[in-house]
Order: sequence, then structure tokens, then C-alpha cells
Amino acid sequence: MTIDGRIARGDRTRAAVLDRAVARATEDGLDGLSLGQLATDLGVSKSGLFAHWRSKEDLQLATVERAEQQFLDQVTRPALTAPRGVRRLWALHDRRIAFYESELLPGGCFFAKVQFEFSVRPGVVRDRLATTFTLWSDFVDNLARLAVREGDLRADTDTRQLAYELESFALTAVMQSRLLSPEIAYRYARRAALDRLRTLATDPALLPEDLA
Amino acid sequence: MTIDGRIARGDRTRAAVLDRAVARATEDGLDGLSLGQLATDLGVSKSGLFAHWRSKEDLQLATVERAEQQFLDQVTRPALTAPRGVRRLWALHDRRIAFYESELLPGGCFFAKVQFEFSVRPGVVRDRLATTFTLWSDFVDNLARLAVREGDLRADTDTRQLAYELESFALTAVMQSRLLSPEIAYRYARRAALDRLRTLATDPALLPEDLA
DNA sequence: TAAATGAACGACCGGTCGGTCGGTTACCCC
DNA sequence: GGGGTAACCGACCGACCGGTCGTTCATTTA
Repeated sequence: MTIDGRIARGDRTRAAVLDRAVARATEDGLDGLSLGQLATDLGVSKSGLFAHWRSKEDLQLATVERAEQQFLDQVTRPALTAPRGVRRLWALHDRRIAFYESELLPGGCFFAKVQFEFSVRPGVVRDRLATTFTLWSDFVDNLARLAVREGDLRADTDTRQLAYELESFALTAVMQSRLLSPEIAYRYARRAALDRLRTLATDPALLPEDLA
Repeated sequence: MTIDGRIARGDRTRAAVLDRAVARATEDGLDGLSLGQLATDLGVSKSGLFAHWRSKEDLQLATVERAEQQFLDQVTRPALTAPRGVRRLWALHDRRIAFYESELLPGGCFFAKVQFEFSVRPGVVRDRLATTFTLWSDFVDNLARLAVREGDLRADTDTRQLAYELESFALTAVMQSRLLSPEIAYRYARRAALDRLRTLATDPALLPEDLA
């Protein structure tokens, strides 16, 4: 099983384009993405892009997929190393905010930006984003339900409601961080989640005492 | 003091254009707004728009101003009829969600959409939005401080933090309402705020018992 | 009634957009 | 070493973009 150098080259190009596309989309949106600019930025030709994706919409879908992978690698998977229960919920939120803080993406969060862009624009991109968000929401809900089963959270916890609130705090952080002061926004987002989890936790000592 | 019919006509046109611009911007964003489409929609010529605004950026600024006015009329001012304190805070949040529910704007919320669009795009529009948001944030904070002074909220309430959380719940509602189910999103947004206010209120009876 | 004014129009500009097409280059396999 | 194939390129297209210009028309003013 030898490696085809041509295909490897194509894979490298695809990866580079998608990384760039994810980053740029956090600034100008998925639709604001111009294929010509994207190509120029990467030192390739515009027509070269069409060799990999048949249309702009194709590229947009691939970009969403890449962003999902990135989020999984940078946020979700690391958070799963935390112990089951309320600590894992907190780890997920904390990691997420840390990811925004890292400035790895200039606009902060790909999904926040793109969901607002496409939430009222019917099409396959919107549908894909809706599916992704539903899966994410279910995932957080499952973590919360697990925390209830583990006895970390009060038995009468509304896990869906909790997932909504955690989502709110993170989403707002990424918006306010770019419009006002980042440090303040992230502190609010962490504090809000910590307070909320503490009121629901059976043993608040599982959560960090206060924020640095 | 007679009325100049020509100027009155211009005023009518300007108002119609801006109303339409606010509505469309909630769908396609302020930059996604095309002057040609906007003109066609309203049955006027594109060049006619330039008689009222010198550039697209000028029109964008005027559109922001119009949206502020609309929000003031539909949300802020009505909420001020509620009694000072925690009831007024709740009224503001409830009215805001109701405004989103009304579908008066197809995209739900002008500012949510546009803030995400311009938060990482330097320029006069972004600056204007940042100023508007700061004023709004201060306004909510002042309502909360007033509620503390009135004895409605616990004396150790972090009013800025509260303002952040209320903002979060509303912002997320408008996003999720268009991506998933509106009813569910709005219920989460109201429930979250109500729960939060109740934990801080000295007399929870001032708040509605539960949601319809 | 004639001059002045403000709103609105159609034609048009340079530029950019997404997308197409006919190559050229470089690598793989027989 | 020759044929096939995948990556990539430059030239080009029609559509649309924001914006300008000269003009028309209704109304106000002198």
C-alpha cells in the first residue's frame, strides 16, 4: 500500500483551504467568504478550488464539517477526560470559553457566527447547522443527565433547561468579547455557569471555589 | 408654518426604506443588504436611494438608528410602565421575548444579527453598535441597581453579572428560535430569567408564579 | 409666471462575484 | 517509457454589486 503523492497533495491543499475557510468565516461569515480572496490568500488559483468542491455551497458544507472536527478536538474530547458528572459539565464549559480565549479563530466561534448568519436562510447549510446544533444540544443534555444519575446534580434538575443556559452564557461571551472587553465577557460567562451549576449541585465542593 | 409637500414625501420614503431595511437586515444582515434589491422591493429606483443617503454605510447607520427607535418603542418604553424593581426587570425581559415572538422582524432581532455580523469588522457601524450596546447594558444594570435599592433584590446582587445573564437568555432565544422550535426557545429564555430573578429576589411573590 | 428646489429616475461605470473550460504539470501504473 | 489520472492553472463569462451622472417632474417661492 503505497501513498499516491498526487492524492496526498490534494489532501494537504484541501486541509489548508478548509482551515483558512473556517478562520475567515468567523470574521466575514460563510457567505461573506469570497472564493477569489480565499484562493489569493492561500496562493492558489480560484479555479483550483473548484477542482475540490463543485460549488461554493459544497465548500461551505465542507467548512462546517471541518469546524465541527476542530471543536471536537479542541473542546469536546479534552473535556471528556474530566470525571463524570458535574465536573465534566464544568470542564466542557470552561474548555469552550478557553477555546474562544485562545484566539485560534479570529472571530471567536465559528458556530455562533454561522448560526446567526444562516438561521433564517433556508438551504442545506442551514439544515446541516441545525442538525449539528441538535446533536450538540443532546450531547450536553446527556452529560447533564449523567450528572443527575451520578448524584452530582439534584434529581429534579431540568437538564434541557440547564443545557440552554450554559449555551446562552457561552454564546453571549463570544459576542461580547468582540464588541466590548474580552476579559470581562469571559469572566461573566464562567461565573454565570459556575453559579448555576453550584445551585444545582449536591456537593458544590466538586466545583472550583472561585475564579482566578 | 406650512408643510412642504416635497419634503413630506421624502420623509415618507425615508421611513419606508428604513423600515424595510431593518426587516431585511434581520434576514441577510446589514452588509448582505443589497441596495438594488431593497429599491426593487420598495418599487423605487436604486439611484433614488442615493438621494437620501450618500453611501451604503450611511444607510446602514440610519438603519441602526431606526432599529434602536423601534426597540425603544416596542420594548423599553412599555416595560417602564411596570413598577420599579424586580417587576420592571422581568417586564423588560418578557417584553423583549414577546417582541421576538411577534415576528414583526422576520429574523427575530436586529441587534443580535447585526452585532454578530459587525463585531469583528472595524468601522463606524461597529463603533455605533458597540456604543448602543454599552448604553443598553448600562440601562439594564441601572434597572437592577434600582431594584437593589428598592429592596427587591438581595443587597449583594452583582447587577452587571445579572445584566449579562439576562442578555444571554434573550440573545440565545432569538438564535435558537430560528434554528429549532420557537416555542421551546422562548420558554427556556423566560424560565431561565424567571428562575434567576427568583433566586435573587427578596420577595419571589413579586414575580409570576409560573409560565403559561 | 418664472426661477428655484427636492425627489426620483434610467443609463451607465468599474469592479467583483460564482462558475466554466481548455489546457499543463507531475506523479502512478503497466 | 507511454498512457492514464489527479491537481492545478489562466482566461474568460454573465450577473450583480455600490456608486455616478444628467435629467425629469412636481411643488414651493419670488
